[in-house]
Amino acid sequence: METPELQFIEYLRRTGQKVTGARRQVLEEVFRHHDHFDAEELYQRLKERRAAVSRATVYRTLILLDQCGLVRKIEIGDNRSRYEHILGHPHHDHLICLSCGRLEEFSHPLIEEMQSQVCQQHSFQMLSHALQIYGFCRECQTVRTARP
Amino acid sequence: METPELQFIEYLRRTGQKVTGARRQVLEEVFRHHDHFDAEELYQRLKERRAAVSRATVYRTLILLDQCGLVRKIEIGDNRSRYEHILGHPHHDHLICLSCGRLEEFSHPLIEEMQSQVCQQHSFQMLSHALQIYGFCRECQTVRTARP
DNA sequence: ATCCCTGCAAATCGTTTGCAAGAGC
DNA sequence: GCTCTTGCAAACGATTTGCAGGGAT
Repeated sequence: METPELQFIEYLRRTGQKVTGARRQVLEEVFRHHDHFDAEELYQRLKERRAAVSRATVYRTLILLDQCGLVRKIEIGDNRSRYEHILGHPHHDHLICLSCGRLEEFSHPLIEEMQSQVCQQHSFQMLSHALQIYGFCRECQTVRTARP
Repeated sequence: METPELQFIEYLRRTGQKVTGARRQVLEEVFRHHDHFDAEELYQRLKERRAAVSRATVYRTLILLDQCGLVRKIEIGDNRSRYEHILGHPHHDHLICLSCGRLEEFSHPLIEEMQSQVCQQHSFQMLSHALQIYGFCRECQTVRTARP
């Protein structure tokens, strides 16, 4: 089994790009936690660890990690990209709480299966998919104040 | 059966807001076509028709139309909001072509049903949901050039 | 030695907002 | 007449980019 690091290095070599310190540090930080983050959060985490990586490089590296399949970009509807790493993290979708903003994960094989059906019917070649369910999580159902 | 116009007027009255010319014109333009658009496109269409509505008002009115359930906001992953009107347009999801950018619609009642199941299991109170499938449409499957 | 990569700051893009003038009730 | 709305332009937040210097192969 390939580690994320090897997979990234292999990808960079294959596409004529370089394995640099900054890229290693971003990769390491991305795989340090199992949660959802945005570019700014990742940048701040790196800063706290005194990793000398600029915001621009964080953005640039996230694009690479997305392209080589180590990271998945998520859009939850506020025009701000979130990311999550993929290894050891099988495909899943998200319940998004409109009150507290929490992302809860779920997966449902039958839904996936039906998506394939739909694609067949439409002669559509699926590469990926994303399903978001918006509403109130267990904790927020008593205090129903959706934030806009 | 209520027309979009009546529904909008009723919503504005109920919430202490005013029925203005600009709002009428935006509403009219939104329901003139059955397709997906972003704020800028809508603004340009209004301009072509010599409707004196500013960009700011377009944005502000789209928020109202979304809130009162006449319009649905769609995020397809490029950090830019698209919209579609809802009346005469039952709930559906989208196949998004990564090559030509076209949005194809589909709906699958069983998928919806299973989503409800998932929510029940998670004690999650669903308000809405969105499912996007990314890939290549029939036409673009021969020329496979995904745009980034 | 040759490219590629980086940080920085400026540019960009979509969207939101403060304010003074204008329109609906 | 009071209040809500509008247009404008400036502000904003996330992301991208041009460039000159530094690093990887």
